[in-house]
Amino acid sequence: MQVTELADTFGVKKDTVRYYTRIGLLRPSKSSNNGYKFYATPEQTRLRFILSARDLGFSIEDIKQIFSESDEGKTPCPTVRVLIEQRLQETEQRFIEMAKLRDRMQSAIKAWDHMPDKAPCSNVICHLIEDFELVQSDTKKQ
Amino acid sequence: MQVTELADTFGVKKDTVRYYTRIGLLRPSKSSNNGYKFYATPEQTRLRFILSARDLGFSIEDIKQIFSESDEGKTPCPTVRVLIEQRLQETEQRFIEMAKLRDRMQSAIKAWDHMPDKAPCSNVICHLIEDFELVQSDTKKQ
DNA sequence: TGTTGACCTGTGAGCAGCTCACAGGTTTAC
DNA sequence: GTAAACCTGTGAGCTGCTCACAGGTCAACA
Repeated sequence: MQVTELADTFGVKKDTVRYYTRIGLLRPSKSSNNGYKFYATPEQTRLRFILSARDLGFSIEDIKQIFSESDEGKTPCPTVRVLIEQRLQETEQRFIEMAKLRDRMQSAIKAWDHMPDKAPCSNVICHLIEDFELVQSDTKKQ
Repeated sequence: MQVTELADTFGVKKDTVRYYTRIGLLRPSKSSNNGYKFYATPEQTRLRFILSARDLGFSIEDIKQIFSESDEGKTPCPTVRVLIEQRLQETEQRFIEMAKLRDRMQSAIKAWDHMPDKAPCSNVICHLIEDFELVQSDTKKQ
């Protein structure tokens, strides 16, 4: 199997497979006649694993670490358990931040509904944005 | 004001100010004696604006567009209203994705609680991850 | 046998939004 | 005069791809 077939099999882009190869997550052999990269069964297993791990929020670096342990024959499970806890915390943090951002955006849109457009002046660029920020910080103070 | 003072005033890193300068969002004059960049009042207004807009989810490119309109004396408000709707949609999309990811991670952790560690073998790298993926896709089928 | 054209390859560079590293200039204290 | 502290701008790096592109390969057809 070369890159295109592998990519199609797993529903990813060729460039993604090439990227994983470039950074060493996949290690295809080289076809002897044309030098093209050849992905045999173990590499297909690895790619499937990469995609599963990615879906669970593991980073590329995490996956590298998992591979390096399993390549040595060690069980990567304890590492996996630790890593996912970390990634979950980060995800929850970002989730909360994103919820806050969404709320800010929504209340800005609502507030702007009753506000006119204004031309910029020397110390105001867009009063919508600048006034909203004031309202926000006032709200926080209370 | 030079970069350090400006950064401290607004509670951002020097490198962030430098970055905004580098990409043309800030346009300090050059001090004549030592060539250091000098940020006068208008640049302070701009930085404050950048930070407010950033807090509302506008991208750097959005802010550039807003500046280019206000620099021409036009009101950027209509653009701002359009842009924030787009950014809100994107944010909601990412918010939903992140919620799904969080749920997947949480249910993986829960499922793994009752599963042992296993050594890797030729076609299994980490059974926790690979088995969980199977469970997931089974669930979807139903 | 030659040639056209489709397809395939690897690699360099680019994306957002910073952040870091670093060589070298400036300033202050002694 | 000089040493140390601090400041500067700029190049490069980060994540996880994605795109662009020059050039190699191969099947089909004349």
